[in-house]
Amino acid sequence: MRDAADDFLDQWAAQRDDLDLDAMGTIGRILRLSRFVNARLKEYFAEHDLETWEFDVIATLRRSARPLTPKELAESVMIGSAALTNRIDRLVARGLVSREAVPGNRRSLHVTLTAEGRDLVDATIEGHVRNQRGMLGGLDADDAERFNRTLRTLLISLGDSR
Amino acid sequence: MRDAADDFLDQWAAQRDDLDLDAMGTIGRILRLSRFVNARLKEYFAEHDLETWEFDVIATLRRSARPLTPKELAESVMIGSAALTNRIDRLVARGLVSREAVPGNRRSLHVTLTAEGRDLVDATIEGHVRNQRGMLGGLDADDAERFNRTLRTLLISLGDSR
DNA sequence: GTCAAACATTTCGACGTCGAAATAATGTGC
DNA sequence: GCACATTATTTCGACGTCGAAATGTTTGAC
Repeated sequence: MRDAADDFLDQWAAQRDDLDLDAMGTIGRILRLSRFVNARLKEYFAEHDLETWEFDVIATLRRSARPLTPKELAESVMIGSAALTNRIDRLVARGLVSREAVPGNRRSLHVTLTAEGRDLVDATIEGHVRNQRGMLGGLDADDAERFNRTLRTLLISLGDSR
Repeated sequence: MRDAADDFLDQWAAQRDDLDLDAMGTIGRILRLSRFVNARLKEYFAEHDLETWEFDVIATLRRSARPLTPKELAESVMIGSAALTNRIDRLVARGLVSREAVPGNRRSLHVTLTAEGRDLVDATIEGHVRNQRGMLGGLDADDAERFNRTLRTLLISLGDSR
């Protein structure tokens, strides 16, 4: 069976038979796949009156047990500091997080989950995981594991280490 | 070696040992990988005074040999019609594409590459492909092919058929 | 032929992100 | 202790996308 990238590659082949279509296909598929995945995430969270970015932030706080600074949060979710200020404003307005002073360092602050925020993560995380598993449903255990390992290899080679 | 998702998963495991971390890790990696890939694309095109979205549109026209309507273009690049109108406006202003009437159908139109637009694609495509190949440099031929096939499988199961 | 439904494109207002500048607090060298 | 570079957060203006509404065009039923 064929996906949209196969058509895409055929067209290039007809116009320019000198290009490395394999790499082009793989990169194209990674980007396309991320759009589909994001769409499915958005769909799921919408059922719970959440934006993906909202879950992204509160789930990051939930899993890290301790309060995080805006800087740490911004790095975790891969956005700029300006965007994060905006996100926190909105989450505070919804009562899901609060800004708290950090003792002994007045230029930073702690973003902490409220009880409501924590409950919301815990109420949606199982469904979220089911949704994620559903997206990978087409893969058998072996393929899934190999795929996962290759993703890690690529991420590390692109600088996503720690 | 570990990537950022490994840390991410350890944190979840410490908070909630009842979740399917495998699916979570894979989906998380797909999304993270797409951010890194986009960043590398942006970097490359910036060297040629191009935005990624500009290349995206003109390359779509280049590979499809015939002029496309805005509707076809929007579907190809996965954006809404409103965003596409905006993109075409800017590309017309840069002299890379033009809007032309389609004979016998006044409610549609053809977006066509100018000679300048076509030359620009042809001048940058080889470097673009090299850049893409570079991002996959860490994979041996076997892994690369398996990875590519798995991507196709996932895309098809998520509805990216034709 | 006329009217209504379907279609393609553009316009509009709102939203979220970005990079750069502004503000405020901390750390360092002397 | 005093300047000065550094760090953390917020503010600002610009940009690109979105969904919905508006505009203009075609198709089809009658």
